Amino acid sequence: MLVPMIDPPARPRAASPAAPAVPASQTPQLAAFARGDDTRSALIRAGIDLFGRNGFDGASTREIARAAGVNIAGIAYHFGGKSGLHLACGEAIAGFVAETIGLLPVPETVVAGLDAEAATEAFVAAVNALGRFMLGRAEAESVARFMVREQMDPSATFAALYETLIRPRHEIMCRLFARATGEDPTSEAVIIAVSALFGQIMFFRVGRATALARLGWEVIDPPRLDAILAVVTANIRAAIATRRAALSGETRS
Amino acid sequence: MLVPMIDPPARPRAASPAAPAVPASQTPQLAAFARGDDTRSALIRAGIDLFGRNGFDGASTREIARAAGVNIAGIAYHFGGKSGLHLACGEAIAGFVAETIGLLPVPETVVAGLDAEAATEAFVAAVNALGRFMLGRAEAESVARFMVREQMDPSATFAALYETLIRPRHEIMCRLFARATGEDPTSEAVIIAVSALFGQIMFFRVGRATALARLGWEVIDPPRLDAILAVVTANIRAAIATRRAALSGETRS
DNA sequence: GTCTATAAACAGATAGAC
DNA sequence: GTCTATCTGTTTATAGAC
Repeated sequence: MLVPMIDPPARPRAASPAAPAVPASQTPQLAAFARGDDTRSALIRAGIDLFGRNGFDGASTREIARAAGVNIAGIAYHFGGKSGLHLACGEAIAGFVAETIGLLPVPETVVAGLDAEAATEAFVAAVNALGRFMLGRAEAESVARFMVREQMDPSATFAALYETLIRPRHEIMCRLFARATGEDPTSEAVIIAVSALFGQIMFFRVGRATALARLGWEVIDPPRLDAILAVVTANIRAAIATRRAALSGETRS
Repeated sequence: MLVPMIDPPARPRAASPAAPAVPASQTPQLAAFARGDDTRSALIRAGIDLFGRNGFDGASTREIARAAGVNIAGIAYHFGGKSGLHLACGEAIAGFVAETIGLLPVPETVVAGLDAEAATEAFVAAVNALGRFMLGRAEAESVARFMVREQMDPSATFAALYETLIRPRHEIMCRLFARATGEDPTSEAVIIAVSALFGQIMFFRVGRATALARLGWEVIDPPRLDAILAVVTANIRAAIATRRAALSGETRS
């Protein structure tokens, strides 16, 4: 039955009884963003992890400061308060993801120059890159958790994330998809289809507890990630091919 | 027992946090589960709403008791404490969803008697029913939020939800899908595919902020829900057809 | 069963020494 | 910039009246 249980008896809440031997500033999985070992960077790394894990209300400033190995008062000093730290975490994520996934900039003219097959390949490659980032990279796990939580319960931080990170990438995905199927990239159907196809990836992040339990897995290691992406890629190719065929049949009639 | 569910009159949000003139026990959208106007039921209704909205830590017992229109001490009296109320909310959800969506029981023998087309139709119908429940029904919005939150941060409550609700239904979906494509219903590929295809629905629940912003919508009303399900259904049919074709080609070679 | 009153622990923010 | 100490309000849980 393999039900992943983080904390069987009661919620951890007060968290670790003992002081962490290694401050978060030295954990390798977060070393790639918010670089530096100064107080500010350490707080952002710990904030992304704990805000993502426990939510804005569930993560206490004391907990974050302890994980970062710095003093609590540093949060007020560097960010003005808890909300300021949360916003700074969102901005750091936008920068980190932009650096890691790439994809941008892809000007309209470049997409327009692709034929349907090339656009399909570009779309598939983009979804795979996003999937490998969201599901595979250990240092991105906390980032993904933070972003999903902002999606479900948007704060002022979400607005910044949406404008600088989510919207530009979603628009490019829609342009590639529309080029592959021959549709209007701003049409409702294309935006819905791209969102739905991306949801396939998202399930293994948000519904990971269900996926792992059903598959009898404890983690998603590289070969398992390959298996997931193979299925998702096949579904995307099927959707695009079927959609293009239906559309060309429609215009022929 | 199947309870006739009247379609919800389109209505805004649940009780506002500040000074609710009407206690949650009288709001119609939650009246279908945790029936009764007693303290216990009112607390469960308010708990599902506020735990789902703010998380276990973010929802305070004071807030829940106020929304339920009952005294705070009733939580300790009826459920032993905050954790007990959380678990009771999960159990109430399992019962509610089971009554509403139906689908169970579908014995193995019934699935085995379906041909590929009938299995495809049954699978599509099941995903649509789930989608209409998760995205369309106003009284299920709080239920869906609660379940997604448990997925992301599983507690003891998740174990109960998984065993009594999620796993049985996921298994049936896998049997239907496998029957439609000619695969083994317990194979890794089938479990992954069913999970990924369901993720298409989940995106519009979890990533609703992104979806609404990209589509310029403020809510998902019935025609918009139809548009979403039409796209998702088309993707599912394409995936099944392509998969079945690939498999038969494989066995032929 | 439901209420008031309160206990004990925790939250975020800040003043001021260094 | 970083620290200690503390203020003020809120949290869950409980004791005891009715």
